[in-house]
Amino acid sequence: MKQEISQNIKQEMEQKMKETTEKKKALIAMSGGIDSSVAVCLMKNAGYDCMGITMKLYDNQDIRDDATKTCCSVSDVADARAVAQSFDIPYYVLNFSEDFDKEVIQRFVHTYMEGGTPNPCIECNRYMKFEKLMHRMYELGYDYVVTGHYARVEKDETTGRFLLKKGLDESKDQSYVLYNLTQEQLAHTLFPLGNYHKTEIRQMAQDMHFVNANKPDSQDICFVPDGDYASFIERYCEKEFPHGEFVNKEGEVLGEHKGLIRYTTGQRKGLGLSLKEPMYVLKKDMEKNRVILGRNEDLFTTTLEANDLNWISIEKLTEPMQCKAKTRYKQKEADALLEPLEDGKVRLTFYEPQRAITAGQAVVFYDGDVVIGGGKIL
RNA sequence: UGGGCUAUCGCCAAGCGGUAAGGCACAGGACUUUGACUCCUGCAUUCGCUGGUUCGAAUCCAGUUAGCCCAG
Repeated sequence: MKQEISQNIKQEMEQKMKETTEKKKALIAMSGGIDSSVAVCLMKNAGYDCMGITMKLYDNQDIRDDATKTCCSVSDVADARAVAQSFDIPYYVLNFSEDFDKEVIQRFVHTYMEGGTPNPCIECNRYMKFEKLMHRMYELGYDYVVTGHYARVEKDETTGRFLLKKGLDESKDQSYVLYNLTQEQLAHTLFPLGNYHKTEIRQMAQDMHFVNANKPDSQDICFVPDGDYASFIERYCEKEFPHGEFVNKEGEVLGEHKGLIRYTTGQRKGLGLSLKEPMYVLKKDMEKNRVILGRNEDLFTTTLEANDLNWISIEKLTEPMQCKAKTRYKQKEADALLEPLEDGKVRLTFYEPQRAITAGQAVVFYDGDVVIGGGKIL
């Protein structure tokens, strides 16, 4: 039974991959997890000349070998290497820790210091996997960067543009964290998992007896070992952020906060306040070093502005258009009106109020399965 | 110093003689390639203290302590 399924999957996959196969050399970014491991299998079976790469992104190799979290720990490298060996492809660990510090960690810290809430995974994709690693791909004479993301790349024959589309498995779709991909990057990117469901991928990993077949796919911020990102920032900056006041909308002081970086819009837990009802972070007042609290219903708003935009399905936004959009990774898209503003900015107006639209996070615009583009929420 | 009121988990708060609701906070887990949100689980053998009445008291009585409010 399992073998039949596996057989069907393989045939299906080979067919799908051959449709887009023109060039042959694929550089596969292997994290040591299930997804990128199966990606190797898919690429190999599709006839590509493959090489596996694990990007070493930060030091402290020993902080993450508990196997419960995933991303470049010692055991992850071992797993990736084992998988690469089993497919008889070359495998290397490349040290990108300096670039990672500059492109991802510093941006992460900086955004928090400005009062925003960053999404480091998006920056990591943008600057590391599809910039630094892709440069390396060119240097090595390879044609594609391949990752285990659940997303699809297609070429729109009518416009000639490469499209980024949602993964077929909507529950695992990762197009949101890839909205920064440029046309050139998309032209050299393959996402072999895009046409599969997670359950199929997991099954394939088990059928092939990958050492990591049963790894959980959960992951927090990979460079913050204990999940305490605020302490990480304080250690990184070698400074502490001053405590200040919690106030309500009327300005009444409700208590003392432990430094602005520890809070984000919509947050409920960790305030340490016992009030009559649950209170949520409405916004942060950087000048007064205050956190304004309110009720959940106060968090719903309809408009946002964004900058630092990247357009995928269109050249650029010149006039208002209808779209669907989401303001965080795990969220269903909602109908909205997208309008261009001065300075390359954009305004988005939702028809239904959205909860806790947060500065620093990404907003991504969709037309059905297709990513129109995205930007950073101001 | 008289008179009155109140004392229940870190905070708020049900309970009114039948064997300690709930909310907030907190902890752990689930979810998750971000932060959050959400969900699940846990969280007072004990009701300021001491006696008494009752088969049985946080609930009634007495005393005691503390805080609050009026009088002075």
